[in-house]
Amino acid sequence: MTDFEKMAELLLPDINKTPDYYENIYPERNLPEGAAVTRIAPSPTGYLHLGVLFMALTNRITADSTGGLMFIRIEDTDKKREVQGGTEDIVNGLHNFGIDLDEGFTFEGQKGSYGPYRQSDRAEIYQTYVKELIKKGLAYPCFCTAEELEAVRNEQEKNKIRTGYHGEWAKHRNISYDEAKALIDEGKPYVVRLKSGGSEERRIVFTDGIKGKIEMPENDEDFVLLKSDGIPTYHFAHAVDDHLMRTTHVIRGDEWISSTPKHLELFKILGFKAPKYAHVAPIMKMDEGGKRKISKRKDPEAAVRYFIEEGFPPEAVIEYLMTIASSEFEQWRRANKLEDYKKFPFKLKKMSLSGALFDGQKLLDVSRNIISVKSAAEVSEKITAWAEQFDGEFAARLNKDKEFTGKVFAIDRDVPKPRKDLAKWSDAKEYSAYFFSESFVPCYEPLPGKIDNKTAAELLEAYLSVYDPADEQSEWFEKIKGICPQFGFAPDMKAYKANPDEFKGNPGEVSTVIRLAVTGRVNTPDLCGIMRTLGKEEVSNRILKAIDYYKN
RNA sequence: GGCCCGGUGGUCAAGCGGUUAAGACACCGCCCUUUCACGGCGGUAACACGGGUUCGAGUCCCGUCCGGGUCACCA
Repeated sequence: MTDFEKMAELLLPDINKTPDYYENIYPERNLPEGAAVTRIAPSPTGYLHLGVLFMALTNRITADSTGGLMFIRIEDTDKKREVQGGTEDIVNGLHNFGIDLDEGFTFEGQKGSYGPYRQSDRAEIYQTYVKELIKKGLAYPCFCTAEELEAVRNEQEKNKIRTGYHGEWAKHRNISYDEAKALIDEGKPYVVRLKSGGSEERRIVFTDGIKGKIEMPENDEDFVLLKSDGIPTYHFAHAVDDHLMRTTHVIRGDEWISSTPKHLELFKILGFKAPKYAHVAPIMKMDEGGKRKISKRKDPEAAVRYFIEEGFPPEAVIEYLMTIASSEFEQWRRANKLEDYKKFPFKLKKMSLSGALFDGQKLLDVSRNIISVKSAAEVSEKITAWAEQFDGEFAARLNKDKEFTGKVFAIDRDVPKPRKDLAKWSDAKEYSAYFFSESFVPCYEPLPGKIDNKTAAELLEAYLSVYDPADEQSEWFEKIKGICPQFGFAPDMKAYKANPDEFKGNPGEVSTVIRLAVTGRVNTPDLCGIMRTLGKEEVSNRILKAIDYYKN
């Protein structure tokens, strides 16, 4: 038995499987050529973050566009940051946005044959590989305390030497079996470090799926593989897991670029084939004149829940994210208006190199477009569902008479050029306020054009005398035109525009007077539709009150 | 500070050595119009800077500046 083998037994006596065992139970996946196996590997540190959603989206569409699959692995190796229910929040959250996982923790429970999919359940696997490395003299125990490491760092900084545990600074890299045994017998805690074979002098080159060729110094740091509690660091877990789970494409945030040399070294010494890497630029946010990565702590919109609470349809958020994900998406969308976004031929290579600023205005626009093509039935159903969850008062109003509510949101909808008043479901409350007696706020100003109170009252009285709730749009408008001449108003817009000075007003202004009386607003959708929805009694009452107001 | 990655209108961006430097959002104007929207048409607005290479540079090279990331027993 060599000293390295003795060391391995000393450190991990209970591990008796070998890497071959795992290689066999997690065989190469039987997928067609070119099919990408992707994954997201979030930490369960709270609810779904915009960045995670974005990563999930890009992983999902690369898997889908190649006929591959995507799984989720929970990276819970940092117990300090773990949050109760964090995994469920992520999985359910993604599901709400139409993103489901093929393997791992899914909406229907845990599935897949490359698990377990939670790192805390994989300790034995990591240790098996570490043990193998120790046996080969490629990893070793390090007993340095936090204070010692700190001291080393300070000295390096003082002498302007590159900081880190590498080369001659790696105190324990040549520790003997006997020394290690003595320290362990003393009960000293330790971590297991990689005995790096890399050199600062040499360059490592890899091709990033998004950024292209990237060249960096090799890793020469003896970084930690196993923490003192026997749990692996991200770097080591990534190499072991993505190899054993047969991931082909690691699509992750670009903050990982700088540790990719570490990962590549790991894949090499472990004898694994390295996956293809694609490093995605983060979504940014404008802050005090500068861009910065969107942050869960500082930005409400970083938690995806924010969009749900605001009432953005999930598909609108996805649609917006797609415009960020691929510069070709909007163009494709114009040519394929109603097609599922999943049909879009996504290319990692076309992703932006630098982080996009989150544009709330653009999201609003995207969302408006999506809502505008929804059917009246769906719109009122979605608005009601949103209200039931986030605005009880509004929900009660909508549920009192569902048929009426349906009519309210059907106005100017299901037509060739639908209106775009609603960008999110929460807009519906204000939008529809005047339809309901409890939220209708009468308002009789400002009167349009040169119309004074007296004229307004007379116009309304005249209109009331011809008003018929059964009128369709054309008759409705004819009646408005009909009352114009008796007040010196132009009978139609053309006549008015030709000689504006000859008239006291025009039909548009008459409509506005009625609009004001009926809705309390100067801007609304089709007034005829509104009046038909409100019904004769309500309309007459409101007009009567307005007349009353203008007379006094 | 070392090492990486970026830098085209306010924002997202196309561009791959020769273009009047696309398009979308936002903004402005006009048209349409029962108001407002929608829609249509038009407009304002950009290659960070300095050197090369080249007949020709947003595109290639170098430098500067600016922005971002990373240098943990966090991911």
